[in-house]
Amino acid sequence: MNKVILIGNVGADPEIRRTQDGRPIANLRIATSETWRDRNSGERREKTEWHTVVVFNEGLCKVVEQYVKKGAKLYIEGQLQTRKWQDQQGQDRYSTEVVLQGFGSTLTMLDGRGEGGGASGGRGSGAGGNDYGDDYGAPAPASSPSRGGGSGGNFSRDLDDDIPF
Amino acid sequence: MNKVILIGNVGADPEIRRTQDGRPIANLRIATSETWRDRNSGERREKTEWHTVVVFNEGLCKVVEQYVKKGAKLYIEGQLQTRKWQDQQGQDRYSTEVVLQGFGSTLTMLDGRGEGGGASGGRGSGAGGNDYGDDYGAPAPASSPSRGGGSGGNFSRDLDDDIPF
Amino acid sequence: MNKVILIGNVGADPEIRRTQDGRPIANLRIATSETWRDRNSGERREKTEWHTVVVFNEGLCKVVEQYVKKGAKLYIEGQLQTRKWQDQQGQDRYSTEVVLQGFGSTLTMLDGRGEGGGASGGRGSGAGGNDYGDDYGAPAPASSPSRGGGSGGNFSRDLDDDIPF
Amino acid sequence: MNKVILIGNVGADPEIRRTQDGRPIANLRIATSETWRDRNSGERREKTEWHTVVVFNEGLCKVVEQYVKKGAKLYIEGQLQTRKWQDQQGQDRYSTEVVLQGFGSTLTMLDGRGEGGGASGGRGSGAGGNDYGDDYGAPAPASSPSRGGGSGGNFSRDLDDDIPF
DNA sequence: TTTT
DNA sequence: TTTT
Repeated sequence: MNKVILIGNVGADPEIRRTQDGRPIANLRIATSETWRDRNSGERREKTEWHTVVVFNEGLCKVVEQYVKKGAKLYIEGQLQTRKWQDQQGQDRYSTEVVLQGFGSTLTMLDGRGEGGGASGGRGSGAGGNDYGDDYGAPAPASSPSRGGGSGGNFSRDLDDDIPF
Repeated sequence: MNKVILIGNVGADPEIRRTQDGRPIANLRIATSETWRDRNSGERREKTEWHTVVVFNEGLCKVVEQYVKKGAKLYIEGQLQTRKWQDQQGQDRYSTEVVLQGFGSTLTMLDGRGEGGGASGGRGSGAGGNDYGDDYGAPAPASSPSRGGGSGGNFSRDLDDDIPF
Repeated sequence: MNKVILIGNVGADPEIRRTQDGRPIANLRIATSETWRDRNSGERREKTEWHTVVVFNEGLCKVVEQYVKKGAKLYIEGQLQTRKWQDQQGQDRYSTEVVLQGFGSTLTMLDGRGEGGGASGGRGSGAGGNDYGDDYGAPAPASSPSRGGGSGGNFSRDLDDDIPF
Repeated sequence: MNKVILIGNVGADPEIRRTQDGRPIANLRIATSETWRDRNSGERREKTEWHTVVVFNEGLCKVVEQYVKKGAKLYIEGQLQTRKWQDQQGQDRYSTEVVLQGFGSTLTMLDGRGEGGGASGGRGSGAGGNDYGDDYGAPAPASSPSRGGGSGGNFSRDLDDDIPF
């Protein structure tokens, strides 16, 4: 288990790079902030934390490319990853990033910008990174009749096979 | 581990009850929705799920009482809990709720309503349920010098003892 | 956002049903427990919460079918869903379940049972529900050179298209 | 929202430091690993990610001090934090850590080591970081009668005031 | 560098 | 440097 969940604002328009074979990679800077009140002075104080988010997931990259701009509020779910690199002096350096890459990765816009724009849903919404023109059938139709009810329904979803998360 | 995370909208103004000893308990109905596009018709479809949220945590109840209204967008973190009760025929019935009660429970307003009203932070923001006039010192000042740096700072926080989450 | 995370033990061997078109659906009962010490008596006390988990995701169903037995310790990530049904008196009844169905759903064995059996990983491990004989290339190879380093790598993953989570 | 959830193994015995005023700070290295099967060769492959975890929370530090050893399997919930420091050349360097500091921070042992040792619970278990000799009353006793039942119970918990998470 |  |  290696999961990061962020809700925050994008500090600058995303950078989109492409690999040699044309695959997009998006880089985002996300700010999360917390506020508290000083115990002594009673003043409100704030601390902002900045996160680097790297989106390898192609579908999510498309969402980023089309909809995410500086200032957008995002819900992000990814993994922590530290990569090693060498600086100009040849010294080892490490950078830790929140990586969105397939399994368990999500990006949802929370401020209603973007196409159609809803945001309260986890799975969906127009700009939510989960809606690439696919249909994943009727949502969760039913469950075990043995536990008391349920029609049985049609269970037409095929999430394993054809949904590109 | 028993954790529920919801981001959704409040369906009606919260009900606040009080126990005999005056402790508040808030009940909320929260809608989360997901949208998707029908594979055949290409139409956008939506499914909404409704959740019952019960807030036992006193600080969070105050936030609910003061700031949460019908339509508010909330971030909720709590636990799943099923309680048994008898209906009028004396039959056992079960209700499953998302309970906010201390440890790991959170409620944050995401739409900037309420006092001061920020929302992007996890720990804080005016109406965020984490800001009861307390000060929890300077945020996380530093870390192990042995891993390369850090001033050591003053580590003045006393989160274990005096912060009422 | 509608997410449930559970770590707990399976109360009985899973039930696997099949839909008319042959799709499997697994039902699990999971216990999460918490302990605490009584403030007055100093005694240790415990409370167990039982959850019904319904696995629609076909790949995860296979994992359940092959590896999950009574007593297994599982990590579960799914969505809360309440369905309505009628009891024998024709009254409306509601059951709330944790549904594993595609996006953001996970099931990982935490006790090293099952094929090869690892458990500490988030994405994988032999019986972890994320390992259906696929290769998703080299893991997250690199990131934006503009932020200081990184070879660029080969970015050979194709998680959007061919990984059946 | 700034949350990190890790389940992994401790790479070395924790380091415990103390601030000038005697407050403990624990440093942990945690490995999370994922495995997958190579698409071409069919070989099992593995990637391990290492995380630095800094525990400021005093109660959790005690748990670490007493129970956490090299090899322990832990559940960690904390926040991402990047701190800036200067290396010996005076250059700015950054380190990103998972910080456990009050609100929403958790550490639970998952391998049944430690006093009493359970692990499946989220809130508790003997060595689970949530059990400092406190009583938080009867667990979540009830909910809104208006939604169909529940005795009302005694609501004796006082989580806001006296539980030192 | 964001947002409230 | 862990674990499976």
